[in-house]
Amino acid sequence: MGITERRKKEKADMTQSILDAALSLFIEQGYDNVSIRKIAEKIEYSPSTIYLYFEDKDAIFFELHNSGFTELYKHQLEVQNIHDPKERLLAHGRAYLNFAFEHQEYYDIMFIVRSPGKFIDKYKNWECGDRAYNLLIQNVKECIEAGYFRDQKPEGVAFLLWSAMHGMASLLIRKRLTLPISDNGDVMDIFNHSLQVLTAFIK
Amino acid sequence: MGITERRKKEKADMTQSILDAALSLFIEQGYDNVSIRKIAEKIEYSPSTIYLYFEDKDAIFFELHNSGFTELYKHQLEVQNIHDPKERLLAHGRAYLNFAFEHQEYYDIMFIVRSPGKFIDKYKNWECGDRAYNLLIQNVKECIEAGYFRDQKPEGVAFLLWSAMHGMASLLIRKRLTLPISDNGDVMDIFNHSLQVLTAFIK
Amino acid sequence: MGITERRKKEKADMTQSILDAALSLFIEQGYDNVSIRKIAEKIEYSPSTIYLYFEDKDAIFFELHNSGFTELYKHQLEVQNIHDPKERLLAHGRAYLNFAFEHQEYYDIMFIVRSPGKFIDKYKNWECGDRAYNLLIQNVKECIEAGYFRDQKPEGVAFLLWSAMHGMASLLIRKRLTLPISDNGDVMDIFNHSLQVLTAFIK
Amino acid sequence: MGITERRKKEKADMTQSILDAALSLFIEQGYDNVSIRKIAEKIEYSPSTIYLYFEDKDAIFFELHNSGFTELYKHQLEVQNIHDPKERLLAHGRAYLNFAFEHQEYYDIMFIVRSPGKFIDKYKNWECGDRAYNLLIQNVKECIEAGYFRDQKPEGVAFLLWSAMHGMASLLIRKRLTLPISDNGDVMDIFNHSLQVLTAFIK
DNA sequence: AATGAATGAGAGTTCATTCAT
DNA sequence: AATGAATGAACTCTCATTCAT
Repeated sequence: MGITERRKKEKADMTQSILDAALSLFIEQGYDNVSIRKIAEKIEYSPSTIYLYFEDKDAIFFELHNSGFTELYKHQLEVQNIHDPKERLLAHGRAYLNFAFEHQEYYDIMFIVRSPGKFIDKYKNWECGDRAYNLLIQNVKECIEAGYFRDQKPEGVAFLLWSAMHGMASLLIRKRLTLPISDNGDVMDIFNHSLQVLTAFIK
Repeated sequence: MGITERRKKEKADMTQSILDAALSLFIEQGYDNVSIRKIAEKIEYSPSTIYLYFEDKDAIFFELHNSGFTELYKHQLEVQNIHDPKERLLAHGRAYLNFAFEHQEYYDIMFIVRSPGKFIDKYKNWECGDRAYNLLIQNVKECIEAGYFRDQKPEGVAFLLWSAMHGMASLLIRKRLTLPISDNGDVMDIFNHSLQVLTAFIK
Repeated sequence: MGITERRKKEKADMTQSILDAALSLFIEQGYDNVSIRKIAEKIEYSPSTIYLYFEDKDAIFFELHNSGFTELYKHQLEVQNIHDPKERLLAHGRAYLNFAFEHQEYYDIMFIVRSPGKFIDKYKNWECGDRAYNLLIQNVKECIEAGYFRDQKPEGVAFLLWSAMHGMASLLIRKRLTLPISDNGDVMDIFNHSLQVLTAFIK
Repeated sequence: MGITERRKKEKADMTQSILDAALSLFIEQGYDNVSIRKIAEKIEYSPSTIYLYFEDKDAIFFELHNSGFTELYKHQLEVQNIHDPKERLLAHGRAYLNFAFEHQEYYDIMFIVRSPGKFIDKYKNWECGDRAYNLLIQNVKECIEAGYFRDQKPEGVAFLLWSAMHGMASLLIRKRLTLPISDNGDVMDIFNHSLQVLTAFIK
């Protein structure tokens, strides 16, 4: 490995460790309560060092945002090889919930955090979001072709399904699940149960 | 009206005007960006005065939280006199979405904002939340008794329905609706459409 | 003295002591090198306290700017009762130089410091500046009426005279006088000599 | 051209391009707001590279200071061949103002910027300044010999004239000309008018 | 009941500079 | 010759909160 290559790797490593630190702090304390200083402290570097790797705090947010979508897409792709469209759609939902559960910090940033002003424009041209959403629509379409959701338009169904999944995920992440579940209930059990209820609906 | 009584009223008035100011600032700038100072400025009192009425910032949050639930419950009661259980359930959902849409600031605080640590315990004994949620469960139960949701348990169905409604509301409030709707789409139209899709499911 | 009155006085005292501290630091270190922190340190208060009295750093600048003009105007008025217009004009010049010499810190802020961006607009409606400048123009006018500066317009003469005075003052304040004067030369001697040279010109 | 020679040239080129970048930034943003970083960015080198060519920020200032004087001297020499001493003196003034107008960044550094502490000593042995100033004195002398400025000492007259020119230049550069000129006035017109007024004085 | 005064802590950010490579 | 990495110090400014009056 040449010098240039090693340098590159070191740079990437550092960048990653900043992102990791930021991510873990975000989930602990919430986006607004995480400061550059705290991130720096966590990785045991000076605050100014952070600025060698990221332009500002929002840039860190943005990077995590994108990584999150990449990760989510991976989860989604994993179930795309299921043949039966209804089964696939359900697995799709389960994968989504799994992602939200396992990567609550990402999910929070991607879908819940009040995003920094300059981002709202970016959402209008939101490629990584589109990609994920289109996959859902495609799966719904194939269900419709297979006879499910009779007389429905795929977009309407997709939105309702997404809303339901997102609703569960965000109730979990923002700690509003106390109501429907007992203290010791396993969250993923609840989610899976909901998916079963949903299955019963799909005809 | 005696002196004591008037004092009480004045106290209540002030408390309310603080809450009003806080609420309107929350919706403008987001919970984390609202400071005691800004609230004080809005009502044209000094910051220290706020502390005569509320222990700290979190106490304001808590109070608003409760008012929000009271308000939501009102919205919910308005549709309880509908006779047909399915119709009532749908109206219930529409009322929920309406509340979220019209009182985004309350909804945010009630269901989305990362609540201050010391609150999480309070959720365990969450009377005003229970009351609202039980109403939903009750409505689902009556649907089941009327033959809908065959073989389902009311809790499971209720949770799924709530999730779906909450999902829509929170995507709206945290500005993640760019994806499924066009720029000029009227939000309540989207929501209503989703309710129709949902209706088709209920058999 | 009532409570309100005392409060008012205390507030004014504090405001003044901040201005004094700022002023003395400006002359020592230059506007750009003076920080809110340093001002606070000088008066032995915390930096945040400064913000109770001034909106921001520029507000301090602005206040000093205005005080400077008030002070200058006083110096100018003191010679207005001289009867002979030529004598009065010369005394006017001397008063200006005196002010610049005795209040170098004010003069710097008023006429030399690169002013904060938001001020440049204010210069367009620069009342205190106008007042001082109009006095000069008026004095020149009366000289012209008395037969001096034959065939000249007062504005042109006034500008040239002001430039000459300002040139001396700013060479002094920005320490560029090494050239024409020996180390031990008294600055005001130089200035007075220049005024004499000028007198010889005026016919 | 040998290797050593080329190296030398490269070194000089780099030095010059740093100075050029610094100069253009100074005029845009003011001396105090220009950082080594910004200079480095402008020439697309790393900040540390600057330190290979200049000891510190002040050294850059010093170098520019000197280049400025060289440039000014050139402007001054251009009018030295004028025969009539009064004409020559006026042309000298016009050349000075022209230089100030066309090279505001140089002029600022040379005569206005609060010079870094360690420089003040250097002014005591200020060769390039002397050279320029002596030229002025010489021109005044010849005017006196030709019968102008009767009974005046050349040093006194020279200083007054310099002050007047410097006054105009620095009012322009530090944006204090709003007072005597209208928004659309051409600055050099004002300056020329002042020179004409001055001419009328010289007898 | 209301507040003016005060502050310590902390926010994001920029800077000149050093040093090993 | 050039630079990437790093940092400590400093910047302006905002905050929640306390306390004497």
